[in-house]
Amino acid sequence: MATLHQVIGNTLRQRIADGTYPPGSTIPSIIELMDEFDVARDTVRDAVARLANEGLVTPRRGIGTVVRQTSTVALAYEPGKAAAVWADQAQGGARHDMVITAEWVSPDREIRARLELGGGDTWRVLHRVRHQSKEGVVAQVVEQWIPESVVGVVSDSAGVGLADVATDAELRTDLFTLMKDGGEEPTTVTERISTRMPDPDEADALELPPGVPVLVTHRVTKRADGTPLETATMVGAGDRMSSTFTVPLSR
Amino acid sequence: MATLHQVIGNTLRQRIADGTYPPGSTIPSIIELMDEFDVARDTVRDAVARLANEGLVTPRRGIGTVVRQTSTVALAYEPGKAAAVWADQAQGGARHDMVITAEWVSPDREIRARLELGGGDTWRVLHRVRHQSKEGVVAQVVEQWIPESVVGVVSDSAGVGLADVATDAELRTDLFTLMKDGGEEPTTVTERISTRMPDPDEADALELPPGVPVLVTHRVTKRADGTPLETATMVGAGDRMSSTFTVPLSR
DNA sequence: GAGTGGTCTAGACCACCAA
DNA sequence: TGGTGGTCTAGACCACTCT
Repeated sequence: MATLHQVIGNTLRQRIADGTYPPGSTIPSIIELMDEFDVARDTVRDAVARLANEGLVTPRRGIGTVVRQTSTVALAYEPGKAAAVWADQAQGGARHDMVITAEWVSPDREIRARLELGGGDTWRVLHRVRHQSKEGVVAQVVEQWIPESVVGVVSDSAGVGLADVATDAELRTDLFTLMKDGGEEPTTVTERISTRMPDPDEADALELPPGVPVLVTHRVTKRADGTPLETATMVGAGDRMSSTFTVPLSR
Repeated sequence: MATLHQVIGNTLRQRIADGTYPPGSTIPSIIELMDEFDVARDTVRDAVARLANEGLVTPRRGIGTVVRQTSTVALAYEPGKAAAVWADQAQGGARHDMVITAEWVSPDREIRARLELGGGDTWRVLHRVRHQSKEGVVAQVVEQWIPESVVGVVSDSAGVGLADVATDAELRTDLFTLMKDGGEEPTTVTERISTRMPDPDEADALELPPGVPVLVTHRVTKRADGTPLETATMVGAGDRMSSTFTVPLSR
């Protein structure tokens, strides 16, 4: 309890916690808080900025500073399931998977390493960017890289051309099945999950208010012999996403 | 490119990205930036505050504003492994697991639900708080709840008293083995991972600089018949932690 | 002591929103 | 139109770190 804006911030945080300012409501305006605590405008703004950075409130011009309410969407992995499933906490809500871009690229060092491609050759991989939405709001941005050979198998199996594979959003959910039918059955998925604050581009794409971190997931899907079939980097809105894993411990 | 502090912030972000200000170095002082961009002090501070909230820099009084360098510790789950293992990215580094508190408590609604304990009875569970450290820095705070019956089994199996079970930090890594020996073999672990900004207490405990989120993991360990053996809530420093899961897809 | 970032003020103007 | 938060200024004092 040292500085003024810390005292003000802690007081407001307490009031949010005890329900004095319930979720969805607005806290008192800057001017009202200036009067209550007898401080200058920027001191109040510092205090409110702290709360915004903690994700507790979202200041809105012309409206007021709104107490945030969260509802998360859970993504679940379980052994034996073909792929990750949207495990809705609440009931329903329209999901949508939209392909933003799809193009053939030369993978950079990082992607080559994940796909275990040799450095000398000139590999081509299909690079797709997708937006996964829930109730009209983008919850996760997925960047996916698939080696040319795997795309060929899927393409043959599905009876569609490469262009379709590249741009068909629905193909995504069935991709693992298509791989299996083509003889490239995926057997393990490894995901590394970390978190950080979004850069401005990500905050824009995910419509993140200040103070909301992103969940970053790096995925590699492999065949039984250890051959990587695809890799993906997923950036999800921290206030709208969670990932669940169930791992067997039997030996 | 609208407001002044955004322009300044973007310029500094670009310079950090292109190596003009390498990790560990300091960016120019507030006064130097005031001169360069011909703005007032608080405008520079707003710009720097944005970068700090993104986790790119850490302002230090008397030192300057330091460009952050990250090194993460990975925690990995794999099928068949007895428990999560510290999967060091870099080599070595002393790990430490310290019990902060251990006491018998009446579980609240949330914990009872996770452990699937009936609401009517008066259950007692062992509540332990531990700090997991790497190289002297706390990376994760673990709160763990174990039903009395399970503690009894472990206690008998290990040949130590309840008090020892409660306070022995080393017991943690072997807990799953002890459970197995006692006939309470854990067979599955389910973890739900999410992220958010830390509250002040967490930021203090984890020594988090501003702009670093936390990884929050909710774990439930179950026996083959579905009986929960323990549950835990883990709060890890977002700039020092990641979790890796490998899940088999075979059917 | 000199330089750093941290806090705070009093006042001004702007952008946005609802009634 | 009036109220909201957003930006910006010029200046002051404080707390901390290094030399």
